[in-house]
Amino acid sequence: MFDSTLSILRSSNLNGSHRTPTNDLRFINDWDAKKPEDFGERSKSTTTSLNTKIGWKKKSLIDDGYAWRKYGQKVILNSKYQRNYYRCSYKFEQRCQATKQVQMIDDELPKYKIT
DNA sequence: TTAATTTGACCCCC
DNA sequence: GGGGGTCAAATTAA
Repeated sequence: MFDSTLSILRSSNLNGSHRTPTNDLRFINDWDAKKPEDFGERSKSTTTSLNTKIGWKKKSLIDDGYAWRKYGQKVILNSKYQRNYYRCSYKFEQRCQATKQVQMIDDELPKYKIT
């Protein structure tokens, strides 16, 4: 976490007051309780040994240096899971135009595609 | 009471 | 018309 903080600070210095994303994916934010259906789960059950073992209910994803705010969720054709849409929390304050898409593609691992 | 999330509506493009 | 991306009112969380 210390390294991660340094990494964020360094990237900020390179670019004035704007935060830039770090590609350091070693640190993971709070993977705390959140409704599993947010990620397109089919079954409502959260009591299966698989689900509790993995602990895959999550609110915030990988900390990439940005603060993301969810603004949409869609069912995607030919995909078991829904796609979640995020934009930068400071879209207006910091002119941050970035958006991000997160979609679970495998629940056994679990595995997500983040665009 | 403010900020974030949820979710149906809306828009654009093929 | 349907799929995917975004908006925004209602709802929920802090």
